[in-house]
Amino acid sequence: MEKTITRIKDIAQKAGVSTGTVDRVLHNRGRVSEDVQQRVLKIAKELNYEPNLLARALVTNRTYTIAALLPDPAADSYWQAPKTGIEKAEAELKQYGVVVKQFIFNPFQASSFRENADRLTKTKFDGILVAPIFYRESITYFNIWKRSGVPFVLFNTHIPDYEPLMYIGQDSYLSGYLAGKIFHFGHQESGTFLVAHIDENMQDSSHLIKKEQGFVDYFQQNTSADAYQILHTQVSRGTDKEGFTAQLDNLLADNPSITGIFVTNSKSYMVAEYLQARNHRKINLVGYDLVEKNLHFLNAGIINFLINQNPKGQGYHSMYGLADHLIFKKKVEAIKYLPLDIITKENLQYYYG
Amino acid sequence: MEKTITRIKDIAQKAGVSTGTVDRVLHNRGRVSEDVQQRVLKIAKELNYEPNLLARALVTNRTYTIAALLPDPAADSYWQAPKTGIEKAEAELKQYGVVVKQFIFNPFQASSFRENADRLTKTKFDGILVAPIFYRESITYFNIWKRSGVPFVLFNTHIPDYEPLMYIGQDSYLSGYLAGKIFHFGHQESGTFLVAHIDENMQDSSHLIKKEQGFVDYFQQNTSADAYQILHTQVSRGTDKEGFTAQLDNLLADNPSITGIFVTNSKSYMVAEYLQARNHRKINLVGYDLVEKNLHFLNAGIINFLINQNPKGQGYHSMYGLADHLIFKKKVEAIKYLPLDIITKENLQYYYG
DNA sequence: AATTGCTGCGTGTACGTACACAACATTCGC
DNA sequence: GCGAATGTTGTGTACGTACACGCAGCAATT
Repeated sequence: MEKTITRIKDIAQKAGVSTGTVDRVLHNRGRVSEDVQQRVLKIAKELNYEPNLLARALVTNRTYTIAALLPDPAADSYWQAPKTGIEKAEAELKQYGVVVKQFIFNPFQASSFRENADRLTKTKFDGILVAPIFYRESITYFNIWKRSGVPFVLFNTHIPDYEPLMYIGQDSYLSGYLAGKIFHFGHQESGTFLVAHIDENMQDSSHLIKKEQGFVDYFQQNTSADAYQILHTQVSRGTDKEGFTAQLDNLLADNPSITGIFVTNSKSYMVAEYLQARNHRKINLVGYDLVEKNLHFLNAGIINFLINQNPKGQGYHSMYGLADHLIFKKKVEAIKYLPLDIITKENLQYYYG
Repeated sequence: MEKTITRIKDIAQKAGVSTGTVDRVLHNRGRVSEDVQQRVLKIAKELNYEPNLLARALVTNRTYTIAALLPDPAADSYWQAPKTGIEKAEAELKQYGVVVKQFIFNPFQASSFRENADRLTKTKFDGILVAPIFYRESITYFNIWKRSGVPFVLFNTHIPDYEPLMYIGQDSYLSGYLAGKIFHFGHQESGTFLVAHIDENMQDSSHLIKKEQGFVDYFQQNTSADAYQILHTQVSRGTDKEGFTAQLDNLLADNPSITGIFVTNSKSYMVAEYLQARNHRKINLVGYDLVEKNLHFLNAGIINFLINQNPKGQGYHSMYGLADHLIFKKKVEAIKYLPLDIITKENLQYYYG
């Protein structure tokens, strides 16, 4: 049966018109009489016409220039992965005329974000990819881009209400909830856990709060009230190593019952260093992200689990979201969460690299 | 700079020959003088020529017929996922002229495998996808296919030494090792664990043995000798429910210290049913695969973790492996293991569906 | 009556590649 | 020396689509 793929030519033949007319109908560019239009559409539906994307991409020979506004991996190695994902997608989409221009900003300076966003906005791009880690600054540009009709995709950090084409990233609350599950499984009777926010720029704080909320809610919803105790601490950026050590020393001295530490960002290696130095073998450690330093302590057995939300995939899928919209005219989903992967020393090899 | 993609035409112009000549050189079909050949190759390299796959796929208008030999999901719902993955890839690759013919065999009857493989072998296919769960029977056909030069891809079960184009699937040993890690984390001081092989056809037994081996090795390598005890049991196919219950009753009566059960295949829901009926709340349960019945007990909290090796992805990537080889002439890697995902109730939503 | 403008539609060409065929040059056999 | 065989290269067409252009036919304007 339907082994034959229908082409514009087939529709034209069956409708008794030329391919040009069919083309005009399918692209809604008018200059076709009502009855012919109806006839062509009907036949197209009957024959189940689907345009040949190859041929289309071949003939619409234009280039799509996409701007990627993302933080500097040199400042925080977490951002290496999304960058790699973007570049992988770029290589694959080169075929279709996609060119990416990267704008790299310093994730610790809002001014750097603004500068790069300004530079970006000067040129007219076909699409924009952005990690909007500075909330206030971002929405200014969202409004500009929206007015000029340029589709933009957010990744890593979600800022709704400004109609981005899509958001790709993580569900912070649920990842905290998942961390709760992991600790609960590791300590099935009772436990005291420390939620640690470490060395973070303030922009990500809403992420971290959601993670902690998820963590706390897990125990509230799944355990009896008094079996588990959850503490929390914050080490602000700029604290030196001695200060950091002292702070943890105090915390553990005051709370000798602590059996697990949940680090809400990619800095769990700092706690791991401490635990190793102090030889605290019994304290479990769960953190985020497959950055080099974390992997070292994961393999050493100091970090038990890392939660990972495929940052490389975030970059990769963001690019494809734009491409699906711009080139392939597919409908894209407004929100795409990537899987919350649970990484251990044992299954790390599948996720890294 | 290099914003211009180089075409055959560009090479031809620069070399002072026609596009036909360049084409002959690039495709090694002779009838070109030595000096012209060298010149063209040199220029192609200089200009960093890469063929336009779209144009190529457009012009080589042939259809690729691929045979998929896989077990019947109706007999074992595990096989639904690979089938879905294959069909998803088929839909995407239809553009490029890929047509898939499925041959569904009964996973409990080697004769059914043979019948379908015979039917398959009668027709000449461009590529073959097979889940070779019957070892002895499979290698007969491997030899036939190899002689006739048809590339074949294995998934789910690896049988080396017969030069398949690639293998896609799981690393059984490591997944057992990973299960060991999970139980160890759940019982950090000591524990008694039961490895249960349930209701399985013999063909998969090598898989199950590797999983158990990995599990045992984990504790040998990571814990002191006497803290952990590992038992094992086997329930053969055909045992009725009462027999199953009785067998577990006896086991738990003889070994009241059992704190965890590791089910080496997708049948962990059977143990879950038992644990629920007997109200054994304290026994942890880890199994495999996101089949419907398992999900029910995962959500109910009876099954703690499921290990999943993306069976849908196995089907999907197998198809793409063949397509990359046949259509896009890419080099494909001989072995592709898919990630060992750790699934809990909390992150299930990202992996299922 | 001649012109312009508009509507409805067909034709032609281009995208980059593959391949059949034609065309030409060279060599060889007799 | 001529025809045939062989070797080397150019030309043309096709794949399916998009779009510029052109051409009729008719109505409205000059």
